[in-house]
Amino acid sequence: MQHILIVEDDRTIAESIAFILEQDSFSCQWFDNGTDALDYVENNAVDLMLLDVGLPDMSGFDVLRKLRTKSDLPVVIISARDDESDQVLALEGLGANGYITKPFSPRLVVAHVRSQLRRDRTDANPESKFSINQDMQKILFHNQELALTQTEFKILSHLIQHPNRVHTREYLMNNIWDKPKGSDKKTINTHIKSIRKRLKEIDESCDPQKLILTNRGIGYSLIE
Amino acid sequence: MQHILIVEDDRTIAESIAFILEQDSFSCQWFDNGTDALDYVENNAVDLMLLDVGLPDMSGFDVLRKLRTKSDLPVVIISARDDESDQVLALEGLGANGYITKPFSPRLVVAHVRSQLRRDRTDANPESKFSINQDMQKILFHNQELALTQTEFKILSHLIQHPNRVHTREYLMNNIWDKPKGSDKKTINTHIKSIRKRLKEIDESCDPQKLILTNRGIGYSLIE
DNA sequence: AGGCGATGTAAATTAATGTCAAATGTTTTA
DNA sequence: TAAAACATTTGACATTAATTTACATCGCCT
Repeated sequence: MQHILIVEDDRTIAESIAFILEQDSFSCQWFDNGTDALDYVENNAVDLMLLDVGLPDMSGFDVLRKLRTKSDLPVVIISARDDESDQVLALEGLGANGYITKPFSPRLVVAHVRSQLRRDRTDANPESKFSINQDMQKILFHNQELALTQTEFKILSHLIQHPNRVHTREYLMNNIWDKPKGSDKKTINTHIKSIRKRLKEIDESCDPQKLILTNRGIGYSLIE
Repeated sequence: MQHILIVEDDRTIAESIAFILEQDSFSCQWFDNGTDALDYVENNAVDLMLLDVGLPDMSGFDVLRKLRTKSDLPVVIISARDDESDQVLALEGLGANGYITKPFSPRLVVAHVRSQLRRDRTDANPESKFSINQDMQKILFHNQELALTQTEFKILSHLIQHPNRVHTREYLMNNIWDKPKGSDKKTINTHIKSIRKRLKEIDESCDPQKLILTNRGIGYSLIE
């Protein structure tokens, strides 16, 4: 679970942000001043800071400046002033990662937070047992790397990206990898079989036939 | 030098963005439609995309959606509508990294670009076994100097600067050194082989095939 | 039971990569 | 300028891996 630090002197705003973030399964810590927040960051694991510009003890910009002397923690600035030069200063000069102007809906805050934290993502769907690393052309299953061949990768990632629906053999063979038309439809069986085998290698207890379902007479589908 | 892709159908806007980015020593490439832009991204070294929402052939959101099936390239959306729900959709739903609403000053664009690219800097990675001295065109491996040729240097430093990601042969040959298109793809094998040999010369005990990984059917990647 | 698909195994085919050496291109040096 | 030294590219061949095909058998569904 990722931990968000909210630095905001308006209690109402802080609470509404915290509320919606917690609904989105982040954990939050709130400070109403910069000094305490900087202190906290020093000694605690924080994943992102939401930082109001107008604080009682020091400006949010000063907090950011101080923070940046020691840390690259992602910081999203919250400002009451919709002033472009402030934004330029924050993003370019001080090293902020995002900028939101009041008034804003809590959902926008979540969007910014997610956007900043995405790099550490285990791709999109948290329920899924799978995550795809496009950079490395690798698929993780239960966070373990699957040793897949090219074709296996293409098939499985297609199934993952379009789960819960049936893909005909014909479709897979024509669209997923370039096969001369009219080839043996059973080729795909072999690939599916070997994908299933590799799933089993990683999770002995899983039932690969229930993860990748055979839709008799039609094709295959991946179940989430 | 970092390379920015501008996808914007208004020539005036595109040019003013390009102008100021180039002043800030970025290089730019401009497309006025999504299709060409997506095509370009496939085979060229791009560090960030500035993406207008209103394009002639497809919406910027659709471009982003397509892009995200294959790439984690940072994308900053440029929108004429200051609509919060659009922004939420882009940032959270589609995986945009930043959002600018028109009208904006060119400086704000630069600020967003810099803000997004700041974290990409791989220079001082303390974990890395490698360090690059661009001025001297030298690469240290375990603090020992690698005797590399020009081409080897270009390839290896690119791999070091973008570790843990697969680089296709096509990509390397088009972007890392100037090769007439359609050259023999095997040329790169030879260079990789000789880079691996030189790594081995310095650290007899290392396994160069595990440092520079062959991703069969795709290309090569350097593992950190 | 009969048909369809799954599974297992193996062999044949095709493709990608590694390796080496020769050919070509480029720069340095005498 | 010619020779030498080095860098790069190319092609041939070996090696390895991936893909396809084939065939035998098993099991499930109607």
